Amino acid sequence: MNSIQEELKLKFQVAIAQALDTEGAETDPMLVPASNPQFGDYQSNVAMSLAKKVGKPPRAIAESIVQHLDLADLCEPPTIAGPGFINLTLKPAYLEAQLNAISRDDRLGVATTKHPLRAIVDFSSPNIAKEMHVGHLRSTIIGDCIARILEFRGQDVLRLNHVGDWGTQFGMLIAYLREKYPEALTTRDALDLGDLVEFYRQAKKRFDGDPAFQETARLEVVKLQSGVEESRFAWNLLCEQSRREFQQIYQLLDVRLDERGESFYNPLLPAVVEDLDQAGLLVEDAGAKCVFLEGFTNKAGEPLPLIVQKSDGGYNYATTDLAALRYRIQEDEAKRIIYITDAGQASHFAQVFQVARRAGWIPDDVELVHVPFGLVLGEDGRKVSTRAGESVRLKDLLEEAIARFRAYLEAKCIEDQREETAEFKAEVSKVVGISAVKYADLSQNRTSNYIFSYDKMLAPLGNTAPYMLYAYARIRSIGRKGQIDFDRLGNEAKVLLQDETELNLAKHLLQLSETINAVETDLLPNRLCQYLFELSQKFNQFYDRCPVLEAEAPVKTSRLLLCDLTARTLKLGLALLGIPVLERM
RNA sequence: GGGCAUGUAGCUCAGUGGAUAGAGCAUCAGAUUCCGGUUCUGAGGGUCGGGGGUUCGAAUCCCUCCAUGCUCGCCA
Repeated sequence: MNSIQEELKLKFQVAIAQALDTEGAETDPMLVPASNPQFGDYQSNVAMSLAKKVGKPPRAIAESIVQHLDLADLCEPPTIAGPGFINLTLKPAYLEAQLNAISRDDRLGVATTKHPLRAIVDFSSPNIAKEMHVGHLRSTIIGDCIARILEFRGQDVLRLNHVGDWGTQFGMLIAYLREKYPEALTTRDALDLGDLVEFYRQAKKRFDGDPAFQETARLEVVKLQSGVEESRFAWNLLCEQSRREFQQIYQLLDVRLDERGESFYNPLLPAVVEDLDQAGLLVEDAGAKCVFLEGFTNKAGEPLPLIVQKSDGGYNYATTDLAALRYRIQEDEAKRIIYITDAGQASHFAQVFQVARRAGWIPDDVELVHVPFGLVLGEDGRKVSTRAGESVRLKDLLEEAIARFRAYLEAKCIEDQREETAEFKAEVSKVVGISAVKYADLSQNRTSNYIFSYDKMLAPLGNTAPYMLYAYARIRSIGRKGQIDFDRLGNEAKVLLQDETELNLAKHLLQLSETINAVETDLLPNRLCQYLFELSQKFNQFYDRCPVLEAEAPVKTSRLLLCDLTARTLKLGLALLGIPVLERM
């Protein structure tokens, strides 16, 4: 089933071709939702853009297009306004028929893609032997949401966790532990993760100021990379421990990921360098093997290199990213590779992509996308950190959100004289707390920095998770109150649109499909949040104006259907954001 | 110094070529015999950072300047 917008586009393409007497020339009808409800539901701006090309006044072109338009089933007669806008208003009967159709569809009219493609979403990517902190929050939440949307559209999605489990840092840590706490290298869980993190910090400090230790660390890396058993064993212990810790967070967030860390690509690194050499791109400079970049310069204005092999023979993250890119194209056969990392890495990816392209590794049908996002800032507008100046642990941050909602809920229950079990309150607080953190992040355009505020994200008013979840729970309570079984309204139940608020709600319900398609293309989850927020607003307006349970027979059924469709749309939309719904809260 | 991003209402932000620039919060004023008032209606509040340009039309594209942030050869 096509979205309404697509349906209209097709009709316009036909009309434009006839009006201009062109051979099916691909003219974009510039069909968009009306900028203002007073102009109707959709508008086409195509006449103005054609004026110069065709050499006729835009209004005349608009008239000619309108004459060839065959929209009688969908719209009231189109009108032409201003310089040549073509305004369309959908017919209630058409809206009713569309609603009746989607209400019988589990996907609510959202089609699956006709050409499923393998897509990779690379997100989260914490480092082994470190705790997940606030810096991993956005990648994890945004990545999961994008993966869910692609999956729902029927794409073949690989969710990859490119964990930092390799490289210099490991040599450093193992060398340090060997000296200070050797049991950690041979015994499972000899240290808890917090201590491990502390050791890591000390190791880094030592590494930065002690050349002899740097050499020791380097030798550890060599041992590890050449597969010395004792080193591999220690490395495995550390990885396993971290993995269990990460898993707790992913479980709390309900995020699924396949781990494929940097170490996975280790055997493929030499070939990357060799092949760059073969391609004639490799240059040795100051002992390092690199590719000089186009369009990137250093402070002196000289071309900047991308180093793929260090002067000590070791590889770095650019090499790993290049190897991963090749593997994903050749072995995974991915057609769309999406990296969810902070905006600070934009130039790194631009550089890696450039080198891969120049080496001829990127076929034309493969799309590489870096999806950047801004920093998480505290309410003072500076980077969030603990009093000690360290980044906040993700676990603490999530638990704080849950605890704060719990406190609010307890107080609210007392105020309303509601008796709820401890279990209920714990479950609701967990769902709302986590959802609030997710929604706050997803609801704004990811490219800018974002100010993290518990008070704002947990507010029961405004564009927040609690508000959305409440709207859902409120609808469900109508069903309970009226003892309605929404699944048994029956196939003969029909939507009838009379009140203005019913029409507005209906039109919005029918835009789910185009909203999801837009997010699939632009990878901007805030558009879906915006859609859902507007949906709940329109529902509230309808609900305020139109009694449901007290209405009489066919109207009552119709309104129940609108309630049910709204609830199902909220549930589906929130699920795509990674947010579950609550029947009661 | 170079690159990239950001700059829109008091605050947090939508809006990447279309009509009179929108929403939430906050502020103020109203409604309610109510199916969960966590509601609804309305008001005030903007030289879209400044300036120039392209266009029938610019918050949106180009140039320039200003402010803030991130980043710039062997960490990831």
